[in-house]
Amino acid sequence: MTLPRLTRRERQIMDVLFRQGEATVADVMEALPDPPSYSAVRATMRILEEKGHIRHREDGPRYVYLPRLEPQRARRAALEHLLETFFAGSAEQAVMALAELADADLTPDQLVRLADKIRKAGEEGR
Amino acid sequence: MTLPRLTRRERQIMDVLFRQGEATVADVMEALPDPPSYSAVRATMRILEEKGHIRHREDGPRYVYLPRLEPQRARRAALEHLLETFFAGSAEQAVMALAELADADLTPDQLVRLADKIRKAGEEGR
DNA sequence: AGCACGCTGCTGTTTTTTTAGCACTAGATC
DNA sequence: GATCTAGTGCTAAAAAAACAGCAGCGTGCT
Repeated sequence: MTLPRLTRRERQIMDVLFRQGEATVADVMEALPDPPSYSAVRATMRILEEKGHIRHREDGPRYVYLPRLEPQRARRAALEHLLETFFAGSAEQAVMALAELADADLTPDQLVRLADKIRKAGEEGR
Repeated sequence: MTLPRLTRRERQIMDVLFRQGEATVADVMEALPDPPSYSAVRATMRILEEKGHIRHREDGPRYVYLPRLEPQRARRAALEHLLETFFAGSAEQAVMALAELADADLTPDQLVRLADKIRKAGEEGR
C-alpha cells in the first residue's frame, strides 16, 4: 500500500504539519507563505486525509490535523531521499555539509560528544 | 530574483539531475520511476529551462541538461529545509538520525574522524 | 428564543500541469 | 542521393490541482 504522491500545495501543508506536529486549518494558513483562501486550504487538507497522509482529531468544534506517519519514520524517509539525491547516499558527506551549514551549532567537539552518545545508545541497544 | 516553484514532475526531474549531475532526456526518462512519453519529459524540461532551473549544453546532436544552481548551494538549501521541517533546525538531531539511518556507514569512530576533519578544515580556513 | 460566530461539507469553476502528437532537421547508412 | 534514425520545436488536448463560494450545523451569548 503505497501512499499517493503529493502535489505542491499538499507538500507545503505536510511540511507545516511536520514542523508543528499538528495544526488546525487556521494554523496551517498562518504558516503558509502565500496562503490561499480558508476553504482552499481546507479542501486540500481533506484530500490529504483521503489520500491517507494525515488524520484529524476533534478539539471542541474544530479539527486538529496531524500526519499519519510517525515523525521518526517521516524524518527517516526524508533523510534517505536527501542522501540519495544530494550526497550519493553518503551519510559522511551529509554530516560534513551539516557541519558547514551550522558551524556555530555543530562544532567538532559536539561531534565527538555525539559519537559517544551513539556509542552508548548502541551498547544499550544490544 | 526568486525562481518559480516546482511542480511535482519538475521536482522529480530536478532530483534526477541533482543525483546524476547532468543528463539527457533519455537518461532522465530512464531514471524516472513512472516515465511518461519522451516528448512529455522533454516538454517539462523545456519549461524547467524557461523557469531558469536548468540549462543545457549541446553534445553532438542531443542536449545535455544540468541544474543551474551549483550542487553545493542546492545541497545546502535542501539541508536547510530538511532541518527546519523535521529537526526543528537542530543539526545535532539530524546527525543522530543520520547515524541511526546508516549505522553500518556512520559509526561513532567515523564521526570522530569526521570531527577531526572538520577541525582541520576550520584551521586551514582562517 | 434569536442571533452571530466559527467551523465543516460539498460542489463547480478556473488555472495549472501533464501529456502526446506532428513537423522539421542533421547525420549516418546503404 | 534516398532513406532511416535520433534528436528538437511547437502546439493542442486531457487530466489533475488549486481555488472560492454557498449551505448547514452547533455553540455561546444576550
